[in-house]
Amino acid sequence: MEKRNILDNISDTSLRLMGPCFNPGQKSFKAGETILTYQAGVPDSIAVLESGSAKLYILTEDGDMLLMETYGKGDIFGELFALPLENFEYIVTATSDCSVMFVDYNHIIEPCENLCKHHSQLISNLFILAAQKSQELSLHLSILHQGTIRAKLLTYLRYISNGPVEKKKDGTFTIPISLAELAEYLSVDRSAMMRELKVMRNEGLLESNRREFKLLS
Amino acid sequence: MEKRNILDNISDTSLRLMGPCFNPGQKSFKAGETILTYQAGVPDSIAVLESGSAKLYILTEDGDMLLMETYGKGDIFGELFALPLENFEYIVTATSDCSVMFVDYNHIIEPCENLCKHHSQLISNLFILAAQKSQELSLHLSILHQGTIRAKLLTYLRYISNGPVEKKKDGTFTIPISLAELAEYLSVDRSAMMRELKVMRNEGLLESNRREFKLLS
DNA sequence: CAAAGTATGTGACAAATGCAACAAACCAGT
DNA sequence: ACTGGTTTGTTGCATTTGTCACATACTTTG
Repeated sequence: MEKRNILDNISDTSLRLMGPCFNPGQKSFKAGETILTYQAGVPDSIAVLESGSAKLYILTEDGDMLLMETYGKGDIFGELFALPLENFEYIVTATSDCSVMFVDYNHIIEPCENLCKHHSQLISNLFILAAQKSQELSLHLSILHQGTIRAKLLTYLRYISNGPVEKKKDGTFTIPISLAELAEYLSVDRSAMMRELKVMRNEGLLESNRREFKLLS
Repeated sequence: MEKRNILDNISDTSLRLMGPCFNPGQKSFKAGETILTYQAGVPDSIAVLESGSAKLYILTEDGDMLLMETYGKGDIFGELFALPLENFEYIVTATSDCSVMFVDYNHIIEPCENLCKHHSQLISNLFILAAQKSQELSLHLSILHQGTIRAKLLTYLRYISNGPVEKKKDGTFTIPISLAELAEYLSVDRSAMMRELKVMRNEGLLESNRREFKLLS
């Protein structure tokens, strides 16, 4: 499925007309800045990343920092999608300079007075974006449900190699994140992951060098 | 946040009028029957559980069966929210007799000709339902991200005890699933979980008997 | 009430994983 | 091409977890 953008099929003109309904705000952030934190409570706005990249981290009470999600252009985030747990802190941080659009939450769920075609198109786009987020979360869950590091790695690598990543003629492909980030994503210790990769290479399951992989089996 | 239903704020009359747009179909299933399976491809409909309960399982190539999601009244599911992985099979099974409403996908993402207020209300409701699904998935991910069985248990139990579950005066509460299902949800071995529970009882972190818990720390 | 089935609880042992500390390879800026 | 910083790769050891096999407690059904 093609990746959708929140403004698909909405002209600049209608966007200006819709302005008062959605009260969209725009804000820029430098790399490293905090875009928002989630507090238990009623969410008041939805954020859409227009450019740049960002990450959602959970801080547990023991001080552990867990990488939950990674955002790129077009992704949506906000408390509406996360249900913050008590005892935990949720922080969205800019990993590069980025621009974020905030859409007022109440104006989405409550019907608009001056009902317009593009208003409803925007909600429909939001629905697709929310569904895409579910897909990503569900993929991540499928991977974390795997019992062993090996199964997690294979599930991830097969997904990537079937996916949008460019692949050489011989089947070699490069994963889009660093190996340290991969370990975080799989929720395993990095050195344990490296060890398992080595065993898998020895068993002839795959070839790998840094971020380059080739599945053999 | 209150749990939303797909038909909130939509009268029966408008629902009948909207019929041709969404082409909603209704189907009943007996406990144990398969409601649908996900095939890699373009999803063509969204399912809404109107009554009863169902579960989404993944079958891996090794024959393992993983419980991914549990559905109750009002929950939505379908391939649109799951992104099926190759090598895996996705099966939604009725765990009790249930009734399912299927909504045509294309009519949701493409603007309706006879644009009506309730049509847009329905899409808005779908958006909220999708956001709720993200919340549940995100909660599950937060739990699976925890490194140890103990951390998973505490995160889950604290969430439940702060949540909608009824709680006795002394703080005792009963989890809504069996211990075997809990182990599946936490993605840990059941006996290992029982062992950890015993250690935690000995350390005075909690009291527990079967499905009854009381957090102490 | 008896029987059969399911859910919960326990323990010994092996295997997988996390932890810590470090080495080597790579990269970016001067 | 040197330097400092980051990423990748490696290993020994302690701990956690899964596996298996079984005991006990509840629940349902005839």
